[in-house]
Amino acid sequence: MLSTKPKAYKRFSPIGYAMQVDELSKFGVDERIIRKIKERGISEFYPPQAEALRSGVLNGENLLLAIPTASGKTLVAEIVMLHKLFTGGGKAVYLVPLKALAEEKYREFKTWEDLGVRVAVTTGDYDSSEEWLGKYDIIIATSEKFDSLLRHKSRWIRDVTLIVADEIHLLGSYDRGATLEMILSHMLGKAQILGLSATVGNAEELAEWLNAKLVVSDWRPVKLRKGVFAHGQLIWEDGKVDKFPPQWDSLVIDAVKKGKQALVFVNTRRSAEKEAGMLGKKVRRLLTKPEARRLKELAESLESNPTNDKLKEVLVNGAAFHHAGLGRAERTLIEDAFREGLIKVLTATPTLAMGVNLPSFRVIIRDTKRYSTFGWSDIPVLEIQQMIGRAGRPKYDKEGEAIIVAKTEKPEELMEKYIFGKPEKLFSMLSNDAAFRSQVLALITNFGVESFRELIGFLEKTFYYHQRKDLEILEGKAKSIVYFLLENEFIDIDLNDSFIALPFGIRTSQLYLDPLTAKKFKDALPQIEENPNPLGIFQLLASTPDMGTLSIKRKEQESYLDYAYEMEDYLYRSIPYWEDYEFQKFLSEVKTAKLLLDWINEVSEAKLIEAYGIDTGDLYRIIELADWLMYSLIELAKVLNAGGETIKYLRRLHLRLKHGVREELLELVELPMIGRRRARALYNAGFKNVNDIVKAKPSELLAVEGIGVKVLERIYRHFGVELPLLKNIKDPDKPEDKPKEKPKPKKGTLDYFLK
DNA sequence: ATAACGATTTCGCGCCTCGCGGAGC
DNA sequence: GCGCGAAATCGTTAT
Repeated sequence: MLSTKPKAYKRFSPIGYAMQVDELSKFGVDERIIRKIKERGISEFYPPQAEALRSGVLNGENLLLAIPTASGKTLVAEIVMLHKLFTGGGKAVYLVPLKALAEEKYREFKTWEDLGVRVAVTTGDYDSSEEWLGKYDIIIATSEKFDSLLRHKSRWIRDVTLIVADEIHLLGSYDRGATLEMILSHMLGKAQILGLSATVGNAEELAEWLNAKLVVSDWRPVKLRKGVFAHGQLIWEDGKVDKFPPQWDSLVIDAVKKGKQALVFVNTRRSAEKEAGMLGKKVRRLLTKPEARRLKELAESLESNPTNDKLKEVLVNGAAFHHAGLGRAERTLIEDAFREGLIKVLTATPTLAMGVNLPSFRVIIRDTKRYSTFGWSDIPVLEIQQMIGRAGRPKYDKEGEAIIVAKTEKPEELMEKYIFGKPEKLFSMLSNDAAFRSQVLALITNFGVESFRELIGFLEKTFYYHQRKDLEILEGKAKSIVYFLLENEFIDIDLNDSFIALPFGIRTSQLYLDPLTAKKFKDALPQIEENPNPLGIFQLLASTPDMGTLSIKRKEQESYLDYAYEMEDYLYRSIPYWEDYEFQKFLSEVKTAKLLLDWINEVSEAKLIEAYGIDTGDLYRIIELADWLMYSLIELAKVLNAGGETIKYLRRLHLRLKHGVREELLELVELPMIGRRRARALYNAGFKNVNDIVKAKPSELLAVEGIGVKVLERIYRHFGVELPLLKNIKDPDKPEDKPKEKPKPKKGTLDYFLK
């Protein structure tokens, strides 16, 4: 087969490797592409970029590019994609791990549309039929979305000639790595693969698996100084020492005094908020008048809710915090304001390091330990180095600084481990049973794998097998999962030992559900039919592995247990005993269920946040998840031949869950710009259905709380009527006034829920 | 002597995050 | 593994 051994360019000296953009023509790259790059003001490539472009990737060879963030991986990918499209046609797929990143890349790649290249983004947030995507040349997708598209056997998949896997090292992430690994296993040999990675311990091994050339470098466009701070001493990697006041916050003040910014990584949300408050107070007086004014404007533009109020308070001081409790709108607002230089200090949980590109002159790592499922552990070197990599803003700073704060740790050890140390090796996460289960199911139900032998044959293509080379373990694992699938009627087997995909299994896989979730749904279905009720259903949703669990506080336990007993008749399971290992989990499921129940009974956001001890972002996420699972439950119920009445009941409940309303508002809430709040206001003002609204005078509607001219305009447009200048309205009952398509608010914004 | 209240010490609790679906007359 | 708030203990003062 392919005999070319992958070659590693490990040590490379930048000197002599420079490459002019013009030289691309030597590789057959189209003039238009070259011109476009030069228009961006780029005339020469960075050394690692040159190295990558020379590696053979432009001739269609696979490449693994392991270089630091912001050293120009994206540009390489862009050139390779464009070149491929210009010479070979087909489609390029760009895989990202985060929705936010998908959007970021979309904005970047859109500039190529001048050359007639069509760019599309598809994530769970965007509706996107396969046909629609077929029209595009570059498709940006999250790994999960692409995996899902593969399972749906989208037509255009066979046109894909290039896969770019951004952040390919996430293949080693516990819960999501397997997805990426399987996508690559599917596409290996069918499309060219370009992997973009952070530096990892075993890049060679990964490249070997991908049959790819390997380019590794630690070259950066901005110089980077690394150091450790311990009690007033800032010890640089070269041994030099700077004196500071004893507290680490002096590093932040110092940066801001120099007219720069600081990014501080901490390990809890609470710390992020606390430190932002503390730092804000010290940084406030260094702001210029116009800055202070702009910040105030920004803060005022934020909607008021318990989480945002905390944010507003620090924002006016030129500080901010960034964590998953924030809504998405708030997060991007902060990111933009930091990029603009308006926010001087940003404190963040480690999420930020793997997310959008947000560089800062100085990066301070306050914590190197974190709480995870297995208790406390050191944050992996890989992750810390990603944080470190955020130091230095390419266009603004000559040099970036990354400083790890030592508290109880010995400074030398931190230095050794995180600054000079090698990042961890990547391990295949098909070893994670949950991931493996779902992938094996997909292979059988969606990818036409017909026998056990064939299954093993495919699995031999994975990184898992490449890495372990242990057929026995692989077969053992596969066997136990096949049994599970057989036992629960996801699949069947005929007399010749051929697999038969059953509808239940097929749908489960297409819905992208964990088979365990599907099993739970299936088992509970008879009880739902017998006694349909929101609480029971919500508890069921909350008990699935696909729904993250809400943490429960010690002090809350008793009251939720009482609640569970009170509601025992509504639940589809018995209440476990205190000694049961699942007791804790059960209570947190009850808590989640109760939250959802409150939500559909129109309890205000602020009250929910307060009562359940969560942030806005959490609320939003829980509801989104429940919404998705509810939909999946309905789909599976259909496959399992549930009664028509049950399906109808579930559908209404799904709508209520989606919008957070009681029954009576379901009609109103379908209108654009009308969410739970405005719908309630309208209803209480006597406008109880669409007809009432249509008949009402605009002035009457404007008198309702929360209904302004803009909203009204939008509603009238929905009916195909211009807002009459508060005079006469067209007869609304004419059917042609109703437009075909219902415009929806963009999912993923806060407005989606508050409308 | 002791209630009352403020200051200081001890105790135990809670801690990080991301993605997945998709219907029209 | 550690910060934080609550609870517990200690300390001071007023009556």
